[in-house]
Amino acid sequence: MATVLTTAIDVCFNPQNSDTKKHSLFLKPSLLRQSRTRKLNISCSSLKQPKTLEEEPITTKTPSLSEQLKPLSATTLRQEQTQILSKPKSVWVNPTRPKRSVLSLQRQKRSAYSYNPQIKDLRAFAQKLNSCNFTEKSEFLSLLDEIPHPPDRDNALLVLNSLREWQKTHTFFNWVKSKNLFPMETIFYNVSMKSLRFGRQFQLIEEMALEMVKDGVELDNITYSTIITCAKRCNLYDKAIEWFERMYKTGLMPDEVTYSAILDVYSKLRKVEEVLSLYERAVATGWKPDAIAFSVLGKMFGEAGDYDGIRYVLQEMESMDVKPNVVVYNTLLEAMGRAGKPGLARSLFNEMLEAGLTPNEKTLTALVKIYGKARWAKDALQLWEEMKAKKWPMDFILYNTLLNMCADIGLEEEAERLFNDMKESVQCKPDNFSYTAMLNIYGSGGKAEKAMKLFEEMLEAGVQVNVMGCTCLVQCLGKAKRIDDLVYVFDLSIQRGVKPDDRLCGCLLSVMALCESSEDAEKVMACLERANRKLVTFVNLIVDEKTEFETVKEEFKLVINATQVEARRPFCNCLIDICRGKKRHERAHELLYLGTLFGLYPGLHNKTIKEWSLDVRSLSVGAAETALEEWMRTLANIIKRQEDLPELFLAQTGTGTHRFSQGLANSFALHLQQLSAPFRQSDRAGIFVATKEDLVSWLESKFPPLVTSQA
DNA sequence: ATAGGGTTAG
Repeated sequence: MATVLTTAIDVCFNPQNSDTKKHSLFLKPSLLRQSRTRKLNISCSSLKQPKTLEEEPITTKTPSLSEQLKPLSATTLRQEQTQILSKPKSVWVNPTRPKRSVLSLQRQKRSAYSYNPQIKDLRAFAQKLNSCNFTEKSEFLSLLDEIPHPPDRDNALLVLNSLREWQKTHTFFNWVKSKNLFPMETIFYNVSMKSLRFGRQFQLIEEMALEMVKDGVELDNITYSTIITCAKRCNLYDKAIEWFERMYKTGLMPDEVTYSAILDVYSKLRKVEEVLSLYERAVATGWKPDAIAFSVLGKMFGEAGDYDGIRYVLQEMESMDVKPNVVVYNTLLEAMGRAGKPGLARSLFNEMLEAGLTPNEKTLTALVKIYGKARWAKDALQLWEEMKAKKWPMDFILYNTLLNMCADIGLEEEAERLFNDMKESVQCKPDNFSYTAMLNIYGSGGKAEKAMKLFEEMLEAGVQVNVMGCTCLVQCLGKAKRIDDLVYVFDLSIQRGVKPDDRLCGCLLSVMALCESSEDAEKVMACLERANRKLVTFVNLIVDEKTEFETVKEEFKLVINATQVEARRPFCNCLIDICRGKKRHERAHELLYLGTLFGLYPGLHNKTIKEWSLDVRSLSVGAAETALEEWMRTLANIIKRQEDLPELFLAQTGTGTHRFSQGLANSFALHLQQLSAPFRQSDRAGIFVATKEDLVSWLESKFPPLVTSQA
């Protein structure tokens, strides 16, 4: 039975079984300069599955590079932009007319802070304002009149700087301004805007900026960078760019702080080309970027999963002799993880240690996550030992990341130790995600008893159950055939506010496929009915022999279309398993056909001149068997039509790198044996091979050619 | 959080 236990849930919800190869979405930076003259499309949308089902695959159109560059080239950087787009760097430039600079190499100077003899009184006053409740503005205003010293320039500035909530800062600013004791200088606006930024009050910030323009108060680099970063934090990227361009128009040159803020804006917009163009322009006019600018670039390439870009950042830093700090290392480590380079992340981490830097919580979180996802148990454990030995800083997020890593790798005892550490700590008490990680570990390890105990503990502690925890438990209890417990957990979770999602439904569906008694199946069905009534209706429809194919096709389309993209294939896998369990083999074939038709199984068949292969790594046991049968039928027809076949045939089940998700290879092997198919285990695990000769003779015995067709 | 830019989970 153990082999059957690997259901669609294991197969499809564990990413290592699907093709997760990431493609570099970006050209090597060395190629960038040449390629800019061409129209480039650097969007990753073509790698995503379409959200809506159509029989024809959809290719999403994205704006071409020239279109993407238009807003910038048409406005701020008009003259310069066209030049950099068309001319390589080596072209001789007239030295009497050097390129116009895009940023000021001098940072904005700050006014010196002068000592205020009233500091004690004023601080105490500010504290009082901070602790008062700002529900009634009039109450706050009456408190302001109790200011111990007259609100002249220096006193007002000190109080303004000490206020926390943006409402209070804003009110205080207006109060001071209305007194007309002195003209409001730029610094008053800047301090207030910073506070408003904490409250993400972009609209108010913009109002203040326009007020400055109206009153003739100078906007400096600090003002602009505050406006830009506030817009950025409020996801108002258009506004950020608008104010950046406005700055140029008023004749003010950004310094490196404002400049790297705007680089980050373009980076968040995923406008990689613009970022690099701005970066190179600035460097060409003498800017030596600092660590923060490189961190922005590194993050951008990390988000694109672009390894070449990350390497480019490292090279640039080296050639400009800028030493990465901890934040830059953190960003680049994370980026390496996203680019799927755990080994390079490890080297980078070692380099960081050799440079004498001490990793912080974020460094370790990034690395633990990378090792966990890569299932590098040895490195993960070694890092953990090192963390403890060197007493590197730990925080709540790191604890939970370590727990998730244990779940990824299957380290039950270590997770239990960590979990107990958390319980005993003061700062890092387990939250619902810590519990969920533990449920995941017990669930995937088949420890139904421990999982149930933890669930009870969770309920007693009043920890919120989430949908993932519920899903882990349902899966575990389903495998253990503890259907009554499953129903209990499901009921309680719903009562506690869990909203079932498609993964949970897929999990219930896979348990249904496993149920041996119809009594159990009905219990699970009743749960599923509460989560997704239409799915249950569809199950009843497909197991009914009388249902016509066209009806199945229409309903399939509706059901799958209403399902989240990542749960579509698991649904289809489970539906096929259910049909096979009820001996509706033809229906299973129809479902596999429909799944293929709607793009749920890309890359199932692969052909080269030498070999044809069937890749069932992302299929459930039943779906894999159905796919094999379908393949054999197709090959038999090809033989009948006497068409060419390659020398070698290959079926790939994969082995599942997760120690909990094996079993497809075993059950597939068993199925081959039952069919007495001539596929043999190859030297490479999870691959079955047959020669043309063996396969043809076997197929001819299975599907003998019709006598009449020979006549 | 004491006038401006960059890094952490599910």
